Amino acid sequence: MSSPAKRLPRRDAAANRVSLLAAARIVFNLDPGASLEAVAAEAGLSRRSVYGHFANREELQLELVTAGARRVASAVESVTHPDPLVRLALIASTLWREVESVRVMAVVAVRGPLALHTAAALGSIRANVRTAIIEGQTDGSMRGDLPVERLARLVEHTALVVLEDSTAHPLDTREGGRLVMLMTLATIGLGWRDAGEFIDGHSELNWPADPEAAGGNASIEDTSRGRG
Amino acid sequence: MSSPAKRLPRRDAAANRVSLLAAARIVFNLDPGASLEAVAAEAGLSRRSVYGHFANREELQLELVTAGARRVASAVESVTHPDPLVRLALIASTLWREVESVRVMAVVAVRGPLALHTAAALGSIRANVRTAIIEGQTDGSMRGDLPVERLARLVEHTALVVLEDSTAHPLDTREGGRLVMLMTLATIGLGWRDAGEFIDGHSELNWPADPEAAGGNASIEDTSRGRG
DNA sequence: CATAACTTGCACACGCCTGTGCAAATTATT
DNA sequence: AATAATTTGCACAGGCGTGTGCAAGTTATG
Repeated sequence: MSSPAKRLPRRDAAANRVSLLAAARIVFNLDPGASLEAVAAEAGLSRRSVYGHFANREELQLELVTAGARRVASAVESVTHPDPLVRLALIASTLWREVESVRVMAVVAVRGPLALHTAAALGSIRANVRTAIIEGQTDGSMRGDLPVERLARLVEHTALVVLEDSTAHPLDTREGGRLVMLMTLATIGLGWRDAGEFIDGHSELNWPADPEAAGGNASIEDTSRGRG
Repeated sequence: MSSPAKRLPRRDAAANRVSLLAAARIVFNLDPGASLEAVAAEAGLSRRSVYGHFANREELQLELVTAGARRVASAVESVTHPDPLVRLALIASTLWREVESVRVMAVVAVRGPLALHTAAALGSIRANVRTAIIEGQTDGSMRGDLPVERLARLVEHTALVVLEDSTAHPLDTREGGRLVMLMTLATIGLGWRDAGEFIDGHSELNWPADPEAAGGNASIEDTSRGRG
């Protein structure tokens, strides 16, 4: 093979590619319609160089979304637990850990040809939620006044609401995880005390395994307000 | 003042103006970035004629949003009830009746200079929700594990979730109103049975005063699924 | 250090949207 | 029927975004 001295691709190029994806994650999260100029700027590169890594705008977004989708889907798929209530809570808190990916998918996918890809990824999650709900309704642990379909959508949206709200008004990892679970359980039909006790009563749901979190505490954030 | 025969403005012009606003409501609800061409088409007019009624794109959206804001704000402000739980439920169901306006505001206001106007309108509603929550937390009828601010936002978002979901998957007026109330009560801390009974137990909350709705029914939609 | 790999800046063509002017056609009103 | 009020179509300037070509730079790498 007398190929005239081929050289390996430069390592910083790959790094820049990553920078671009990271920048896209940030920028498109704020505004899905943002220009490539904005993305490039965020990455500290020129608009022109974007086209050295991605054929066009759509391919960049596609890469971004599919990567996130893979992450989220695989994380959720690994959730298994006999009790559907616990399972749902686990799915919720899993999503919490993947917020960034989830938000990107949600924001970018609204309209356009990306909807297909995201829908596919989300489909996997939806299936899990759906079956958990069916089991829960059957054994009476979840509300029976709404059909599965609607309840599943409400659960999904409720989780997203917490996720969104937490980006505008930050929560640390443990607080956030707990809040998503609390809201999911609320949507599914539990009263707030039941929900709190349910979470506290299941070690699987106290995943942070915090050093100084020995005692079960009832309030997420300091309410600074006595409660009867 | 010998004005040389002035004529009154034509009546169809005013009608067209209304058509344009109606069209804008529909089009911008699907896509806030839609072109005036699209709006005009929806109204059955030419793009050019839009400028005969509105100075520019922004003024059209502004008019649209402020009109909706007025509607919603005044409707919500008229809600008064000693029990904060009932008050919250009433606000929720009031919003339900104003879905269209609410959605327009939400969709158009995302970014851009309109955010100010919508924020102002929504501020009035937020105040009502906030004080209801404070009262509720104080008398122990609402969950005490979250600070007012966050809980208020969650309530707000939860209502919007139901509103959104109902447009994709329709509910009739009564079902929708009940569902928003149910979800609001769930967010505020009630278990699903408590929430259902609470609504059934308060005539103020069964506002449709339906002819043949004599008996209190527990399920919103037919779940076609026995529940324990 | 030589050089291939990458980045950059500039140019351009293109598309889509806004906002405006103006003459011609319509249409409600008197 | 006369005529003022509207609408329309077309043209134009301008803005902003994409995607591409190319020459000139910079930088990693062998």
